[in-house]
Amino acid sequence: MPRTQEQYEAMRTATRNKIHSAAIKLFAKKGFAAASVKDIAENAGISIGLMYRHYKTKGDLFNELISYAAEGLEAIVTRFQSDESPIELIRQFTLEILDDLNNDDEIAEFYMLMNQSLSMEEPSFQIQDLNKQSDAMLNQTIRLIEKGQKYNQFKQGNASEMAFYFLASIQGLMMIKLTMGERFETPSLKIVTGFLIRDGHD
Amino acid sequence: MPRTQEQYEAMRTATRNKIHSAAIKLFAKKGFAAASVKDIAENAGISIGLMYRHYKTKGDLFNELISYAAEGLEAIVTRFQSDESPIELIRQFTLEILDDLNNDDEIAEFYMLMNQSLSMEEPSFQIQDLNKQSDAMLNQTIRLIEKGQKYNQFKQGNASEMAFYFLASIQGLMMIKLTMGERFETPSLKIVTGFLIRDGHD
DNA sequence: ATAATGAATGAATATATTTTCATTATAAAA
DNA sequence: TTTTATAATGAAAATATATTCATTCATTAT
Repeated sequence: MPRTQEQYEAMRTATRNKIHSAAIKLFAKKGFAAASVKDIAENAGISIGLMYRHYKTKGDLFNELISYAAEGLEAIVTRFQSDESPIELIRQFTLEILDDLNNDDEIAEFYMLMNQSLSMEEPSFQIQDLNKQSDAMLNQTIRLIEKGQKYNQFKQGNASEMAFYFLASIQGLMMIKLTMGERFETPSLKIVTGFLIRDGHD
Repeated sequence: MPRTQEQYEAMRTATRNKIHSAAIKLFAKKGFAAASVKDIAENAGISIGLMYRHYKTKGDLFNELISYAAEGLEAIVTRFQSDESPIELIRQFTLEILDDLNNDDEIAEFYMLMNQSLSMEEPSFQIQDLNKQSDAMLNQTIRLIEKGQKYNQFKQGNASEMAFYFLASIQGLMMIKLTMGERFETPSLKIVTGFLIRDGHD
C-alpha cells in the first residue's frame, strides 16, 4: 500500500488551499472573466490539470468561494438581528472590518466577489444565495439604524440613505484597498461611523 | 455623387454614440474582459462588423472611453487646485456627484472604468494617464482637506485617512448604484460630508 | 434608371481560453 | 525492487471570443 488516507487528504487540502488563495486574489482583482485558469494555476504554483482534478470547471471554483462569502455574510446578518445595542453592534462590526483591512486578511477580496456576484447573468444557486444575503444585510442595516435612532444612539436622518452610505463606504474602502495596496491608509472608527453615531457616544 | 460629407459625418457620429453608450454600460457593469464585442454590438443595435469599422480593436474602444474619463478627472483635479474656499469646493464637487447619481448620468459608469484601469496589466498609455489623474486626485484631495482644516472649516483628523474615506465612499456609492439600480437611494450632502465639515458650517 | 460613395452586414478565419485525458511522478508497503 | 494508489503534469481537443473581409444596402446626383 502507498500513502495513508491521511497523507493523501493532507496533500489534497494543501493544494486546495493554494488554489483558494490564488483564485480569490485573482477573481477579486481582475474579475471572474479576466482571471484565467492558467493565471490561477500559475499563482497557486500548480498545473492546470491539477486544478481540474479539484474543480470540474472554473465556475465551480468561483461558486465555492462565493458560498464561503455567503456564510460569512449570513453570520453578520444574524448578529445584526440580535438584541444587542445597535451602537455596539455597529461599532464591533466596523472595528472588525477595519482590523481585517489593516491585517491584509482576505476580507477585501471577499467583498469584491460579493459585488461581482450581484451583476452576473445566469447566476448559479450559490450566487443567488449570496445575493439574498446581500439583500438581507441591507435590510438589517436599515432596521438596526432605525432602532439606534429610536434609542437616541444614532443621529437622525433617513435610515435607508444612511444604510446605503454606510455599506457603500465600506465597499469603497475594500475596493480602494485592493487597487492601492501598500499606499492605502485605513481610516479610524471615528471617521467611518461619524455620520451615524451621535457625538456624545464616541 | 451620393450623400454629402455632413450627412456621412452625422451617420458616423450617431453610430459612435450608440457604441459609446452600450460600451460604457457594459464595461462598467461586467468589466472589460466579460463584456464581449457581440454584447456591445447588440446593445448598440449594430453589427459586429460596423463596430470594427469604428474601432480597430475592443481595446481601442475601451481606451477612448478611458481618455474621456481622464479628461473629466483632470478637470476636477484642476478645480481642486484653485484658490476657492475648500469647503465650497468639496460641497460643489459632492453635490455634482450626488446630482449625477440621481439623474442616472453616466458618472457611476465612468467611475467603474477608473477603478478597472487601476488594476490592468500592460496598461495602454490612455490607462496610464488616467491612473496618473487618479493619483493626482488623491493628492489634491489630501491637500484640500489639510487646507480646510487650517481654515477651521473642516474637522480635525488625519487628512490622508479622511481623503481615502471620502473617495472610497464616493466610489462605493457608484458601485452600489450600479448593482442595485432602481432600489438605490442617493444619500444627502449632509450624510456624505458629515465626517468632514464642521457642524457650524452646514 | 444608373453610377458612385461610403455605411452596414455577418459568415469565415484567427486567436485565446477552457477542458480533457493519456501519461508520468511520488511515496509507502510488500 | 516491485507493486500500488493517488497526486500531478502538459500537450491536444473543444469551445468561446475577437477580428477580417467580401458582399450588400441606402442615398443622392447625373
